[in-house]
Amino acid sequence: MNKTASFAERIVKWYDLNGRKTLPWQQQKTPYKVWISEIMLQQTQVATVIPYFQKFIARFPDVVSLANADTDEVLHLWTGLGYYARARNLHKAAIKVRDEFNGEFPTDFDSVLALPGIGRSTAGAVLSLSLGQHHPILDGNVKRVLARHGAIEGWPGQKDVENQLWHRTEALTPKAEIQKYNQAMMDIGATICTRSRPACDQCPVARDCKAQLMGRQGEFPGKKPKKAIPAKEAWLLVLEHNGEIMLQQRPPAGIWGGLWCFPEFSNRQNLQQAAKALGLAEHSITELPGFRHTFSHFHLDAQPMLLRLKSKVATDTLLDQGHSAQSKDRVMEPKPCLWYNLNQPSRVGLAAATERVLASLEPSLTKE
DNA sequence: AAATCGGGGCC
DNA sequence: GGCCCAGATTT
Repeated sequence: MNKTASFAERIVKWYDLNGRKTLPWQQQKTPYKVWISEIMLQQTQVATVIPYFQKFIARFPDVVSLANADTDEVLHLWTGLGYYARARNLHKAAIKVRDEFNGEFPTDFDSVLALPGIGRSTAGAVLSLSLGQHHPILDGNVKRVLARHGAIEGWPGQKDVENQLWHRTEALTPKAEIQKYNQAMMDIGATICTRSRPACDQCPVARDCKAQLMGRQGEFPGKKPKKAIPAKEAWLLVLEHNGEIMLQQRPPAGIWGGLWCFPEFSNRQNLQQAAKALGLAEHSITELPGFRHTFSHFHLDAQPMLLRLKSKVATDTLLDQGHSAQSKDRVMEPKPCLWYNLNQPSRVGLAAATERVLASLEPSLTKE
């Protein structure tokens, strides 16, 4: 009598026939390259990541070159990817590897787990995919496959639901062929067991998938409880002189941490006061097109205001009066500024919204 | 317009 | 240990 193929056997067989094997980070695999790709893939799909990955590896071919770089340049190569804290953690982790592990990416689980930006799933992915170590993984793709296959109710953000999913991935992950198995689980989640309209007819484990058998694929994994999010205004001062734009570096924590951005004010009055304080009261300010940028927990309604200068001014003390009032006792340190040349862009990190305003500026500045 | 994604950090 | 935070893309 034919023994039925196990879950893992069907997954691995699927990998041999259909899995991805030619992605850039799958060539001459090293923990370093797999680590970079896993961090990028946490927030972005494969097709988008590929060019970012190639530029990143070309500039930082190994962990020591990354450690020795300026954070600004790391963020520059991250511009547009989002979640900039991850780029800063990547840089911190590289410095730790350089200083504490002699520049060799660690190969034991606890050391990898202790690096900033790496949790249990990413540590397991890096060591299993690059070195074949036996660790289960549980990224968003695997969560979806397992939640459907086991009809695990509830939102994975809840601790007990996440614990159930970890127990499932531990139980199903095979001793043999760990690289193929883990890669296949991520591939199946990304290409077959998709969030909407899963291709169950192509799935190697559809025949014992509880959600599929019930016709309830759309109900797993459970949805995050949603709540209304507030809107916040940001008035952006776009100071221009001779084709250069003044940018300030944002504080390391919070939104767009460490990125370079226009001075931001909470309302029109504060922006105008700041312009006045610089002795620019007589200059005319023009409204650029406003736009809404949505984050996970609030909307940002941004209104850029263009002020074209005849000569540069000292901008170190340019602050939002509303903000400086909050930190009344502290002496505000001057914020680092740079004049960003639209024709020869500095190699610094910019948020997508900043890039968008800068890009919209090009034509309007060329015509006097 | 809504959903998403893994880990850090704060209480 | 629970809750909040971060950003751009896809559907």
